[in-house]
Amino acid sequence: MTDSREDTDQPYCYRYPHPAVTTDVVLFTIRDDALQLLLIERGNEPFKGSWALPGGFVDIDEDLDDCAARELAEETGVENLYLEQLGTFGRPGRDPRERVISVAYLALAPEEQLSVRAGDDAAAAAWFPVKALPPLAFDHDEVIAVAHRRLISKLDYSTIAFQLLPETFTLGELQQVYETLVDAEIDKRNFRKWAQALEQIEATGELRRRGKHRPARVYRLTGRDRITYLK
Amino acid sequence: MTDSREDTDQPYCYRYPHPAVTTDVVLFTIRDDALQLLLIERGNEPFKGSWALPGGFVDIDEDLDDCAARELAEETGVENLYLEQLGTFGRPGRDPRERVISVAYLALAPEEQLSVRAGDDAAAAAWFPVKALPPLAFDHDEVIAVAHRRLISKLDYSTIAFQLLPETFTLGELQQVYETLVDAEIDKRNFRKWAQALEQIEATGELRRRGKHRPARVYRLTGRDRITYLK
DNA sequence: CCAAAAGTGTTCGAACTACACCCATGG
DNA sequence: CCATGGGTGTAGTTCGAACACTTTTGG
Repeated sequence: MTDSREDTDQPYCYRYPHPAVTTDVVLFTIRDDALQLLLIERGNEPFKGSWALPGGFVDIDEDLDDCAARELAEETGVENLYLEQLGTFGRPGRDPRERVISVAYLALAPEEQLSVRAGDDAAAAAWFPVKALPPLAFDHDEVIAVAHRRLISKLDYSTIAFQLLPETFTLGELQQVYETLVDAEIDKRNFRKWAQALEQIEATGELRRRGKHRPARVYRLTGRDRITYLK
Repeated sequence: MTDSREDTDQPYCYRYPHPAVTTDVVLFTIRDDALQLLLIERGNEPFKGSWALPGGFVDIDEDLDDCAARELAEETGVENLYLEQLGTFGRPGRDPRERVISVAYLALAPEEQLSVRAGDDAAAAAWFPVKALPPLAFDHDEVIAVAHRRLISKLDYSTIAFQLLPETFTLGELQQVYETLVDAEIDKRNFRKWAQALEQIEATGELRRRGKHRPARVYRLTGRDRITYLK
């Protein structure tokens, strides 16, 4: 990698060795009442044919957040989703090609806003339930584990879960999201009391009729903030 | 930076431009009943003469955590302190020399264990109260702000503050640490009740006599864990 | 009229807050 | 003996957990 000064393919030279830097994105959504995340099938070596997180190299003049958003847009066709930096993974040897340091991001979006299509260097893109992941390239299993823990623990003290819902939603839908995330049933009355006490949602006044039962009130988030921290 | 292929000073060449990667460490301690952090005076350009976080470039085969620990050991002469990854700062232009992406760490240690001496490329190393920081190099003011927020918010749901105390301590000392961190007085009885209920500390059986008053019971942490998360 | 989700209050225990006095020591 | 920090309990309030029935609609 570093012994090819004569090779005009490698015109970027430094006094000391430099690692490559990538961003990888763990994009969660809820599909079929299960927490799922987006993976791409690698079209190139290393790990060709394995599944991996969407991501790629940071352009030399590109901010890290922008890189994550760009890579995601290239993979999912979606912009303007929730994105937060998760942590940086840089164990030597995690990429067999060269030293690669990866800044991981946690992303959330409602299923409705996602239209996934395979990008250039991906053979395929697909959703997998967090509970049934395929073998993964690099250390992406570790990255996903950290992302999942972070998401779950943020439920307790933030409104992060609202990022998994579209702009308007019913309290039933909200509860389903929480139940999926914590993988347990929640008492309906307590949940609704809690949700209203947040002072983060307001009724739109509309009703949503879906199926043969009483219509539900429709809510939206009050603030423009992506997420707010509680108490 | 990248146009010097003929220069044997720059023997490390790549197909695409690579950023440099550093670690920077925000090391907090409590001195004189104030939360203070370690800064070094830069001996070289850029920002020569300004104060900056201790840190430096990641060796090409070095893990990120190891790099942070090494840089810190070089500056403070202390090993085995609490270190957690804080976040990665990579805005283009944050370093005027070249693209530098910095993985920031939060470190904590009791004053007793620190013997700070200026390292090689630092003109001086010194402690500054968080409330009275000098002008800082790069985006280090931002990094410190993030570190401080993280420390304060972790007080609520972890035992991170114990990392600011030596192995044995009295409840009075523990309370002083918390009062310094939250910058407020805490009710003594409630605090002690809370501390005991944690089930994280045990009396050593010894008494500590300091000054003209009743001796205090000495405690230590029960677990070997650095920090535990509460509830 | 039946199935299905929407909607709604009360009671109990646990956890947190506020608050004041005696104790042991050094000087 | 006095100044200083060490050490202790109780009452009131707030917050979360458990728990069952009526309402409205579509078919």
